[in-house]
Amino acid sequence: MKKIGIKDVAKEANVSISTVSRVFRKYGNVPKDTENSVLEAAKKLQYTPNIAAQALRGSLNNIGIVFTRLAEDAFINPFYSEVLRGISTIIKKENHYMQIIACDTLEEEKAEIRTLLASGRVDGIILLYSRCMDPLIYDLVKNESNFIISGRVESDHLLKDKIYTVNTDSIKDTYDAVSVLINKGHKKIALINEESNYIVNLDRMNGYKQALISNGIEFDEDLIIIKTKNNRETVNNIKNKLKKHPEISAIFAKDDLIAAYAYEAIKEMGLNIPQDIAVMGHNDLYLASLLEPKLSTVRVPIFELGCKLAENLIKIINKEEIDERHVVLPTELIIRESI
Amino acid sequence: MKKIGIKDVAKEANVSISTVSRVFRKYGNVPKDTENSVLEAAKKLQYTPNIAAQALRGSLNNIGIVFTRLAEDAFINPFYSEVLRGISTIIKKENHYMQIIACDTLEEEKAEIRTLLASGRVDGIILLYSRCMDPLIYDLVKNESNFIISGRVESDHLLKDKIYTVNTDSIKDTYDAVSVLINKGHKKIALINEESNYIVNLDRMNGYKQALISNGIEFDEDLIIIKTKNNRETVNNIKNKLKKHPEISAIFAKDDLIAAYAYEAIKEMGLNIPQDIAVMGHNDLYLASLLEPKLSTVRVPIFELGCKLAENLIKIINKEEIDERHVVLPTELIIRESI
DNA sequence: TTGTACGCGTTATCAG
DNA sequence: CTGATAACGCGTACAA
Repeated sequence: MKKIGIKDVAKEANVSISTVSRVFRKYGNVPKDTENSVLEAAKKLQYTPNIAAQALRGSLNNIGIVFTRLAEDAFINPFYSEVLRGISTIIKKENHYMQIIACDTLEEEKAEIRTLLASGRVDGIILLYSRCMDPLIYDLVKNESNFIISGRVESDHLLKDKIYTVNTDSIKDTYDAVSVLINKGHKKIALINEESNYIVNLDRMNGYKQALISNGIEFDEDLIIIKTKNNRETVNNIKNKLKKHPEISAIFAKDDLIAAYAYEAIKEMGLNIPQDIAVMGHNDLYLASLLEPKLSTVRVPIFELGCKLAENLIKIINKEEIDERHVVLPTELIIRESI
Repeated sequence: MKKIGIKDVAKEANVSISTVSRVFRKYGNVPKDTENSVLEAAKKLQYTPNIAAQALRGSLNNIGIVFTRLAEDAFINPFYSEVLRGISTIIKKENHYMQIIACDTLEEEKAEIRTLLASGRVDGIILLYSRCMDPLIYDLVKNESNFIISGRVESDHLLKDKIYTVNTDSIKDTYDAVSVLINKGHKKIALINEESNYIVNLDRMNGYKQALISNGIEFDEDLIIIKTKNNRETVNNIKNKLKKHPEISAIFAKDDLIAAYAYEAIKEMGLNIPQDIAVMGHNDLYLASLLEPKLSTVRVPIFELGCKLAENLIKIINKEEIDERHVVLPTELIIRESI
């Protein structure tokens, strides 16, 4: 099946290629009847403009979504599915397309993104995470690339006023969540966190600490549990910590998925939630209300997060004005049965 | 920042553009030293070939992943995250890229896919579902499009020998799973299924029925529960069914996510799993072992499914030989605590 | 081994 | 209102 081009349509409709182009560009400077005959010819030949040729003069209208994928568990967290859904909603409305980017190493990621942007495969990038002092950011800013970050950069980051972010206030949210536990009378509260090279995790830690301190509770380094790649290992680590510190009466998990591991550990030890140990999560994944007992957590508007990211990135690409460089989305404390 | 093209590199390296092109095409017919000076010039100028121009002569090397997204819950099931991970793994190895496609209506989907393919934005399509008598299939075959289906088409589908699929044997797997329940002495087994216009759901139903019949148990239409969009409604429907048929002692859910709703319903009724009601799921999402009690289920090699889909689609695109038109992946029965 | 020149399918400019 | 024609950046016959 030979490829149908603008020329074929022009010939079929007895007009020049410019006229065909004009019709498709919808400039409105073509008489109704010529337009109709062109449209008719196009339909008859099943003509679809070649995207590569269009892109040669303009752009592919592609935006890249970058997943962290160091190791294996990138896509697993339903969080990402939900952001994706938000992004997708906006992207489509704006006639753009989504390209998924998932790399195995930081080096590869940096190179890949550079190439993707430089080659014109994508017009902009959504980073679905924010690492501490990420060299990638400097690279992107230096190359004047279009990008936006889900999360935030360090408060004193030198490039802070050159980049765009969408985030929730993780410090405050964690502060509030832990405060709820404290107000319920809990004094020994463990924190299950993830690798500290992600800003969001620092923020969770920070909020946790501040909640303790402002309530006159001493911060104890030994009450921190760091999730490892191996889920079984994580569960065991939690169990060991609980055994070592039987005075722990509550756990704050930085993510609902992690809270689920806490559930597993607690149950395996024959303890009860919330009687023996209260658990609080973060994000309000659909998982939260499926757990037994239902998990108390912080609801993050994940879908809206995705929408805003896409919305602003497209504005950046189009060089439109953006009111807020750093958008902070509202959250909500969801109290269920686990505390 | 002006865009660097092949011309600039040629000038910088004092060669012609064809030489530059040859170097990048790696034809090996360029002397080492000229090659080096070209590479050097390219690096100095930070040259990256323009993808649109390349695509104009070749292809964008993009493949499209089609999610069903009728309504809202497309991305939610972790199943999709996992397939995506598999696909992504292969795609990258083969120097291809992933484009996400999610449409709201069937009509839109058909049009979108047609355009995507015709415009050259994607070279091929992975359909992450298989609908009954899907007109889309006919369209794709007629247009000689490159595509592959996750799932299968009807056994007597006229185009069966013209399309490619990767699947697990849902009928047999369900048959086996339900048989396990029957062997445990269960006589009244409910089935929670989804819309019947997806082949996979018909297969689950079919396997369920066959298991009953071959064990001398009468099939009772009224023991079928169909999941609705509204999760709360689904939970309530399950509860109502259990109330109406107190003799139900086991439930087979077509998906672990759905099994989770069954858990919710059962617990809300004050019943115990598996003492009062045994539950069996399907897919072995990570969720399965997080549920309490741990869910028995059928393990589907979701990651491998994604790999195979990508692998074969790329072969189709490259017009390479494919040994099996319809790949069936092995599964495994996972017995945990819920039965 | 290297360079010139053309074509890929569009869009935009400019002249009519 | 319409049609030639020149880009866009790259790959490749063909010529040298």
